[in-house]
Amino acid sequence: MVPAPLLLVEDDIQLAEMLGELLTDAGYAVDTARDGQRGLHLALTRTYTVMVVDRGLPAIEGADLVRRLRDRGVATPILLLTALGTLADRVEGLDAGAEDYLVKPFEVDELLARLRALVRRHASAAGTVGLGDRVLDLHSRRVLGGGADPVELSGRECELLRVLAAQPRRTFSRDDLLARIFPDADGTGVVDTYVYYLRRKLGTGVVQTVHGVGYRMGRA
Amino acid sequence: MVPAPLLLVEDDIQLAEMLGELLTDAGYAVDTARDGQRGLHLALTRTYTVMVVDRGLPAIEGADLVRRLRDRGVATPILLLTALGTLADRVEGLDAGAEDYLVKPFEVDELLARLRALVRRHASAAGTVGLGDRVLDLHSRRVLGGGADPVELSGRECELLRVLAAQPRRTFSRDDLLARIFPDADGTGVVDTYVYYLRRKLGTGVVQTVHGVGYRMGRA
DNA sequence: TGGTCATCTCAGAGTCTTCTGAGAGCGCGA
DNA sequence: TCGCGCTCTCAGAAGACTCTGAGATGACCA
Repeated sequence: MVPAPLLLVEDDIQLAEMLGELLTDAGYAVDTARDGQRGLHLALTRTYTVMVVDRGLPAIEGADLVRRLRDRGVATPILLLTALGTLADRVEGLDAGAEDYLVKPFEVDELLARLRALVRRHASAAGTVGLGDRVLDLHSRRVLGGGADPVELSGRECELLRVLAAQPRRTFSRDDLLARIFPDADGTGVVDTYVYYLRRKLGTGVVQTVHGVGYRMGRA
Repeated sequence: MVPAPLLLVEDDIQLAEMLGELLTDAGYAVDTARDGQRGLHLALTRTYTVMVVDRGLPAIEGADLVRRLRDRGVATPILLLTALGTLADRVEGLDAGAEDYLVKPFEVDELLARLRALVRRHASAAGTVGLGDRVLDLHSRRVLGGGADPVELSGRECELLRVLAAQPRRTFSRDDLLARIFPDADGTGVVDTYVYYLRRKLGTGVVQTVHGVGYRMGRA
């Protein structure tokens, strides 16, 4: 698993260091910005999986930073941190475009759980499906990552891979896959053919045969 | 604005009625299920924009309901309600696949703000683009809504519509569209042809000609 | 009004995608 | 080990998609 790039915007040096270390330990590749201006610049010039932003920032206030990013089309999920716990404050943060909100002081485990939820949700909603070390992008119908060139898939190939990857431990019968993906086909032969196409493009390991039963995702 | 369909899964009749009314007033089209089993069934057979699920449910526990839905590929954002406020409880709910989490008793305004955040975030990330009264779904390459049958688009048609719809007030020159969408084409004639295809499928109004300049989205 | 240029419409060639069917290869039980 | 059925591989037909090019139609200006 490649570490997810995370941007931390926090002006309190002590807190920033503590959080940075903690998040690095949790497997994120952390960039830290000490004020909103730098945070804005980093967020606009690099790509992050998720951002953690303190509300009480010098130069640009946290919720304002979120708004500016959203205005410029940055869709990266953002978790706001705040010392204030009032209702109006929470509502404002969320309406500015933040995905989530955590009131200080907070438990480390909760921060990590919320970040996990944010990342997972964003990936699934953004139209990508995890594939071990690679990723299936449903929009562009391509498989990315794994240190290789992107692989283009046709509509049916993409659909088959999506169904298998959505429940990676489940074995699907040919009839099941046929009903889901090839509604107009005549026999189950199409399924075999498309498994063959996927293996030809992505390597033999992507799809596993369960003899006499059907297919499932390969162990990547 | 069409009301967003919302599924409320809540066993406490009094709370269910109160929330149902409140959410209806807030502009949602609310379906209510009184236990997890019915919630599961409704969530699997209908399409909701967002779901509100109580954790303390008879038959199927709330977090378990979320897990089952996620296993079956339902990506609808879910907000969990709970009486428990413990850390482990919150972490479990989020890791089950819920998008958000609210501890009872909660403020109505906060619930509504969190729902707004959930819906907004999901729509923008889910790969759909607004088209006036219709919606372009980038993943299935279809145009939905407008009281008509879904219209299937080819890859290029979808791409052209996406580019135009992303900046609906801007007029794009043929050269610009050519460079963005038809990188291998020879002359700008392809652009005209695809505008023609879109109009044939979606009606003359979808794309507007700006004589001597190019094309832009039609006023829907 | 007439000329000119832009735009629309559409047929057809080339390519990609989808599905069928058939032979080769393999796994598993007798 | 043998035989049977399951699986893999792949060629090719049918159809969808993409792009070209050309004639018909329409917009704009003198």
